[in-house]
Amino acid sequence: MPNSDYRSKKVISIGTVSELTGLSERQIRYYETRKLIFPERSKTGIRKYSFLDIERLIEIANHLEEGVWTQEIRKELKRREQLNMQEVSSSLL
Amino acid sequence: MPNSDYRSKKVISIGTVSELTGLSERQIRYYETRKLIFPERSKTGIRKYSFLDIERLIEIANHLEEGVWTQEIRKELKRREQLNMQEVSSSLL
DNA sequence: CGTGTAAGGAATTCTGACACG
DNA sequence: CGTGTAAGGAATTCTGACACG
Repeated sequence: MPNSDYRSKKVISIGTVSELTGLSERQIRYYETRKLIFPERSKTGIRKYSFLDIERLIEIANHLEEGVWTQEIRKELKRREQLNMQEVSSSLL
Repeated sequence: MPNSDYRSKKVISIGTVSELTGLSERQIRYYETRKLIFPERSKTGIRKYSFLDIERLIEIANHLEEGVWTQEIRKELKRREQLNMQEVSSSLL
């Protein structure tokens, strides 16, 4: 029953994401060009985000406030994902 | 930690709900006038739905296909909510 | 580098109504 | 009763660019 996929289902448009995160649409779009966030697109090109994306955006905003560059944030997020991959594969053993 | 509120957070607009449920926007709006579903509104009047609303819409659609009237569906949904209320209050004792 | 803004166009959503039945 | 549709307007989103620094 794929039911708790709600967290990662991309269904929220950018205006709502802006409200939920407190970030401007400009910022949210920019972080995409910096490869920090990966929304889906509707057939007509409208960006769709998940709750997970929103959590991630809030983290990104926190890092930026501390003066961390998007480039560094990207590296850290990548590192973290690799750790998650390891956990998953080891839990499968 | 209000984290699993994702299911009931109203953030999805009607076009996406239509895709996810297979219902037409016309149908979704109509069920609102029949008091079967209660979206929130953005300041500018745009309807916002939750994943829970989507689950509910699918149920409604199933009932309608079976020939049940919206009036009956409304009664049943109300009954069910009252049962839930009872569970909640008794679990608090 | 990260973000604001004005610009013009395309896609989305809204309401009230006519239609069928 | 439940749903489709055309109508006109309002709100949303998109991209590329200029600006500051």
